[in-house]
Amino acid sequence: MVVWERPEPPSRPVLAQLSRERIVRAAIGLADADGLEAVSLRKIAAVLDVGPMRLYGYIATKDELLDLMVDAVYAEIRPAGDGWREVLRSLAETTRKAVHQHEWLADLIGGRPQLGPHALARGEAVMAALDGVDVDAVMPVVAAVDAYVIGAVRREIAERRAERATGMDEQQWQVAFEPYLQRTFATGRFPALAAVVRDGAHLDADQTFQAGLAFLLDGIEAHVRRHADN
Amino acid sequence: MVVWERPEPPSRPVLAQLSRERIVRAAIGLADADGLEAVSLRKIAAVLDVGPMRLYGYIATKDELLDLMVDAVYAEIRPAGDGWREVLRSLAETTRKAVHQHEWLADLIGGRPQLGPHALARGEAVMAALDGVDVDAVMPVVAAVDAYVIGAVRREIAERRAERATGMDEQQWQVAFEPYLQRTFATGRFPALAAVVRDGAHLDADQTFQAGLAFLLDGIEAHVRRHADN
DNA sequence: TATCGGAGGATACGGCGTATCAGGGCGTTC
DNA sequence: GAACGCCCTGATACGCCGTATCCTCCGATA
Repeated sequence: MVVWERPEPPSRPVLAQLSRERIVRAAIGLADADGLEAVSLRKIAAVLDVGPMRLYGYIATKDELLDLMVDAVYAEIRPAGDGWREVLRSLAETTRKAVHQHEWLADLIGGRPQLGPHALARGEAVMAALDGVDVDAVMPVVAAVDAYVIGAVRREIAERRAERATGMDEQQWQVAFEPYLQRTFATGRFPALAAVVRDGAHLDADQTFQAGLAFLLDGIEAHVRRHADN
Repeated sequence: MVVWERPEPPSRPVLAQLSRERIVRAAIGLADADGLEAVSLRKIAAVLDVGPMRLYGYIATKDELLDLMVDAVYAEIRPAGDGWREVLRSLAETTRKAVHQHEWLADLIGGRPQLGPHALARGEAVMAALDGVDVDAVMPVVAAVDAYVIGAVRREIAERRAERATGMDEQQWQVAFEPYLQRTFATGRFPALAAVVRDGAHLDADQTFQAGLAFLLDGIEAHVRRHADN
């Protein structure tokens, strides 16, 4: 269990006083630069020029630090615009943008309940912007949009990484991967799948995200309308 | 990059011959019992009564093993029923059921492109069942359903774990968590959020999942109809 | 100035993924 | 049937991780 509120240890007058915030910022810096697996308490401590065990005066556990990192990013996520549809659309879009800026977020998002101050503030902003909507509908609706966004950005980042991994190493992609799929399709075991891949439209990442989001919002719209009619 | 096809090392006549499959089954057993963080190559090797390094004759890396674990579970996921809506609904439902049976899957699903044989077979089954649908629409539609399911089950499992963690330790929940939220709401900083939590309907996990899925399928239905009209 | 408390850092422990290497059992070849 | 050589196998080891423990030293207090 995360302790969201933790009194800062009383400060002696030291330059560059350590703090939860500085620790979290350092961790985010490492994660942005080299991915989540580059985040270790030892490396964070080194960046802050401090012994590893110092950090335990500010955080209880590495998992807590990860929660704090996620919460820090939630500070960037706010809906904008007028009307419930635009609010939800912009909520989804800014979330996606935050994940693009912090790819490691794709590994963490949705993995734990988010109850930190910034996540709650995001929730408040969303609820405030949706105050016209039926109070019984708003929670499932927001949950649905959140769920879609979480899954969509995870898949998107997963694909991006795979492309990058093989792109950095064009050789590997050529020699290991493409032939595998071609061989697999050539076996004829997956005719319907092969047909869709061959004949279907290929949307890029933006279009795919927006198409799925549009489906969801259309469905929500039908529900909202139905309710407004009663 | 995962090597999905790997020739089994030629077998000497040994009882209980090692194999990728036995390794993956052992890993899944450990993960089912004690969670993903209980899966280590050393423990798997111990279960199989083998030295840790033996495993490297069958898998290249631990990440590859995790991919194989996920792919193995994909073997259980198949859509059923008639009509695109029922196909997609059952696809979502069986995926959710698989995650319930293997909670660790919530940590991995969507985290990497799934191109293993069972994932492809699932794709084939889905595409075959949707063969009436516009070939250009089917990929975005399936992607949207997958994204929703991934996000929804992650959130669901995350909540379940949090409840379990505090439930096992009723004390902690009482002394650490509930008061935090109450205090937080009592500050009045989140009035709209507090109002929704106070006044809104509270759906259980099943209802929440199905409500969100219904939104999405309704939106897809509108799209499919619109297209059929042209 | 003497005492005390607590913060800070060094050290250590157990576990991890995996590289390396020596040894030995087996199939192969003369 | 004997010698050879290869590869499978297990042992050992390395570097990293999260974090428990403990000791030291410093600053505040009496």
